[in-house]
Amino acid sequence: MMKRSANHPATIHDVARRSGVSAATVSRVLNNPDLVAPQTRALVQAAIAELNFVPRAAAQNLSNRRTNVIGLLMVEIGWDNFFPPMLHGIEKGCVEYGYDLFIHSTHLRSLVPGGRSSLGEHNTDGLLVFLNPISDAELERLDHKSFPLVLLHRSPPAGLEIPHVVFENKAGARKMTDHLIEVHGFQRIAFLAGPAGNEDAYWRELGYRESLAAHDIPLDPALIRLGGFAEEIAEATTAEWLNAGLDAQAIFAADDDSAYGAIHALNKAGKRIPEDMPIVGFDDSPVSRLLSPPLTTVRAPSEQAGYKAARMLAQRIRGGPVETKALLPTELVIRRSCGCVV
Amino acid sequence: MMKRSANHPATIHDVARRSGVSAATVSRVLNNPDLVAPQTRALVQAAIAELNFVPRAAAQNLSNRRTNVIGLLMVEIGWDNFFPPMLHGIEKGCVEYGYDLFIHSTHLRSLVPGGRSSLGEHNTDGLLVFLNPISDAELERLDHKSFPLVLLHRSPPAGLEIPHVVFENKAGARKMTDHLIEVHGFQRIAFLAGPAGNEDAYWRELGYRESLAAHDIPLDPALIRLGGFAEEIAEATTAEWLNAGLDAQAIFAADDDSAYGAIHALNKAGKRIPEDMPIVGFDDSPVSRLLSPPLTTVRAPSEQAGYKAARMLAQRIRGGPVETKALLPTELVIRRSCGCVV
DNA sequence: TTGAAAGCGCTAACAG
DNA sequence: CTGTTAGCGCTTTCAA
Repeated sequence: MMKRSANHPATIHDVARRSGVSAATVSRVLNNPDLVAPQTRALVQAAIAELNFVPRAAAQNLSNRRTNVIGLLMVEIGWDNFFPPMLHGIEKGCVEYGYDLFIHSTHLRSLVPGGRSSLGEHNTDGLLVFLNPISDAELERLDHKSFPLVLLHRSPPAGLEIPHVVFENKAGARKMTDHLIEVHGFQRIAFLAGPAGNEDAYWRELGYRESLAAHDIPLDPALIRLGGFAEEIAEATTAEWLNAGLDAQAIFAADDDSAYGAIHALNKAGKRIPEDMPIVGFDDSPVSRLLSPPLTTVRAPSEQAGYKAARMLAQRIRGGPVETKALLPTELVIRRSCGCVV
Repeated sequence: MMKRSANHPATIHDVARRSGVSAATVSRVLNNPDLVAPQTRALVQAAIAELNFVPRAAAQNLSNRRTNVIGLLMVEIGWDNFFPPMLHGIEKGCVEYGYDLFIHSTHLRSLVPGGRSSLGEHNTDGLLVFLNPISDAELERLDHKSFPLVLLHRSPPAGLEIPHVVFENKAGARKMTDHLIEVHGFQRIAFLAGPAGNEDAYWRELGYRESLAAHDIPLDPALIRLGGFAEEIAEATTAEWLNAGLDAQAIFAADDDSAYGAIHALNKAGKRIPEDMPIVGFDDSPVSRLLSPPLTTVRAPSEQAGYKAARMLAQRIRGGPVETKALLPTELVIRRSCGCVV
């Protein structure tokens, strides 16, 4: 009877036996080839190739006490258009630093009581936390053990100094509102707000409010309603608004996805953009330039955010110094949906 | 001197000591709680909670010889709009079967000589292969070891019987072309083809060709050019076409992303859609319905594809019987960009 | 119902 | 330059 069932993948010992050396030597040609005599090395490498040997990650992790994995914890992966660029950036950063990416979105799956998820200290070297899928308590617990963490699109709970990357949301929204007021002379600007509790949403609305205040335009609460960063929600809200006889000169959607929903509602109601109702968004999702008319919006560098977050995390894992906060600039992108002719 | 630096996460032995039992017993309350006396169990559970103990995945993997991880191997994560729905479906399937998702896209990172990637038998229980990021030889090697594999959007190399999920591409393209010919009476239909070597692209073009043939319309090679399933490529191609005086009554883009590129080129050239040039796509990406005019396209159930693939893989891993091929139906979605009034 | 002991596959001193 | 040895943290017989 053979020692191993034929189908079991080769181990380092199989390689060692095959090449007549010890397991330690095989390990060396894997991790420190120069410590091994060229001829031995060649022998071992041949055996590795013949046996199709790949070191079991679990065994290496166990021995090394690291996993070479970066975990991404995020809310449900939806159809949001800012998601692919962000993920692309994260992937890029991980690859650059030699980490694999472990993704876990919290939809459906129940977190364990402590608000803990399936990604954590037990299977990754560090976590990227997107928005707020885990509890502050869990964040705090991890941070206190100095487990490497980087937050995306949110700042840390009070008292913690977790590195994070966020957009210049307020400045972006302010610039956009200024544009609507100063260039187009609008006074009544409807605002499709993002979801409650979302930081991006909070700061964008603040930028809008500040601009109004700066121009001595009284805030009309009737002009602020929920867009929810979601097409469907924004579409429903806009339709209701229209039915109720919305009295506004323009709509500022807090993100492009909600702008799409509003556009759809406007189209259905037979309103032309921008003649009957100018509309602008925030994010500059890839498709926004394709709409007719192309959407005026604020560019938020999602890919860069992902990339930067991954880099920061990788550096933290390696013990290097890491900036504690990255504020990525936003930029006005004037196209035709606001009424500009470009 | 303490045995462990205070910061090291608790191990099963710490829990055992704390609750005055053996490690084996702790392991039992983790995996087979009923084998442990209720009181002991309670004791252990308390210790687990106090110590914030979570079993190290690597150690479990090593001991169990499985990882509870499903790997997704894909080409570069881009801005393609079909990607989020597909990933959403995959996530859903993984969650349902209790697997974590490991993602690896092959852009940038060099595969090792054998065409092997960082995801494989050594760190996952099975692989979802999207398109063709790894070599046929590697696919064959894995399949021969009966390592669980499921292919997405491609069929297996000749001779292998790897389960796969694909769209009814040919039928979809055929239906669309039929529509253009029969309902709109078009004879000269330009086709923006997908990338060479891509199976979706191949079958879609075949559907187009078959429809022409069925209607006795001679194929004009000048009417087929590369759209590459990519906005930029399609935009450039369409612009060139227009410059060269494209003589067509409509454009059929092999996917929605390339339709977007064509639309952009058309817009720039001052052509109205559909009056001056009707255009249709394939996929029904989420934004297609938002364009003005909304894009007529073929709906390909991307989320379902991802979900189904994940399920099939999970079932294969568990040793259950698995269908060898899932052919997902496609469906005509008539909107206004083809000239229909809906 | 519980504990002791061996083993999963790899790495890292320490000798030689 | 290479082999021996002792873990890494968990699971799983086998006995008691």
